[in-house]
Amino acid sequence: MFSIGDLSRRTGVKVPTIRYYEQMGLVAAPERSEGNQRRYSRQELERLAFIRHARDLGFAVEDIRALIELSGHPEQPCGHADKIAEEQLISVREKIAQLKRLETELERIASCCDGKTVGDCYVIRALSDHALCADEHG
Amino acid sequence: MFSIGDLSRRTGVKVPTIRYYEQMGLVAAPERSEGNQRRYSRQELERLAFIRHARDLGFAVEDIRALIELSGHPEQPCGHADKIAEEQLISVREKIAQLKRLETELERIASCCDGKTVGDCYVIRALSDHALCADEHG
DNA sequence: TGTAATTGCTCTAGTCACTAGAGCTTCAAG
DNA sequence: CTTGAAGCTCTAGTGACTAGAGCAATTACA
Repeated sequence: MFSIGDLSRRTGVKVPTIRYYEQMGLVAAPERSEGNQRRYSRQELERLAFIRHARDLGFAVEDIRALIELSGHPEQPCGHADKIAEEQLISVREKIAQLKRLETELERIASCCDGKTVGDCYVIRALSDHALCADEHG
Repeated sequence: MFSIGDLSRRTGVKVPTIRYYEQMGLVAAPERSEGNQRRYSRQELERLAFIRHARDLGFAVEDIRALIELSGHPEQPCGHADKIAEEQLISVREKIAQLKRLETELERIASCCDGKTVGDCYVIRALSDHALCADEHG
């Protein structure tokens, strides 16, 4: 039996976050000690590790809920799980592409400033005038 | 004089967001018509375009507040503006690096699944068992 | 000038995924 | 048996908006 602090140390999920997940129904409410403290089994530890892992990979809580639901039905076809993972991959790739555009623009902005005062600072001018941008972003 | 809707169309910032920026003190409260509707000048249009542009580039509202403050003092040295832009660039690069690690992991997870049912779905197994990961992420 | 559609107003509450704090109780070590 | 860490519940705050209710003002057209 693990206390909530044990669980936290073993999974890297903070204590208040574990309680939050319980409230959200991502993890089931565990047994309690006589003094009303949460006592977790190994199964619950594993579920929390699963959640932690999926969150690290950027899955939304709703996605995780669906994945947990699926994992409870091992006889079903796994197309849905695949789909969730692929959508997550697509969304990660989109974010990377977007951030790369920002990186380019910020490089231009931050490197070009050779002014001494705010009056001729390229950072400020570039932000004031979208026309100075090399190409579209955002 | 522009209505809030004009401003929204010209800058691409949604109407409730403009009001929110006013509440946050990013844009000053503008004049009002006799019927209490907001009426903006060209200067306010330009400030909002500045804000929009900086938000597109991922600057936090607090950064933008600082940049606006700086742009009101054109005689000051621009080192601070440079610093804000460079920190933003660093943060964007960190996010890109992190997302690339996730991309790699998700590619492995999503492509390896050749199981037919959830029971042997690689997506689910990979999430259940962090040891299956190629390297650390998150 | 009348009227209807659009746009505007304020205010409150919701989003997401937590995080922080108050004020209390229980547990484990020495 | 005491002390200090860890636990409990509850409420509220974060960032950057977004949605909706219930009104008032403006604008376009007949």
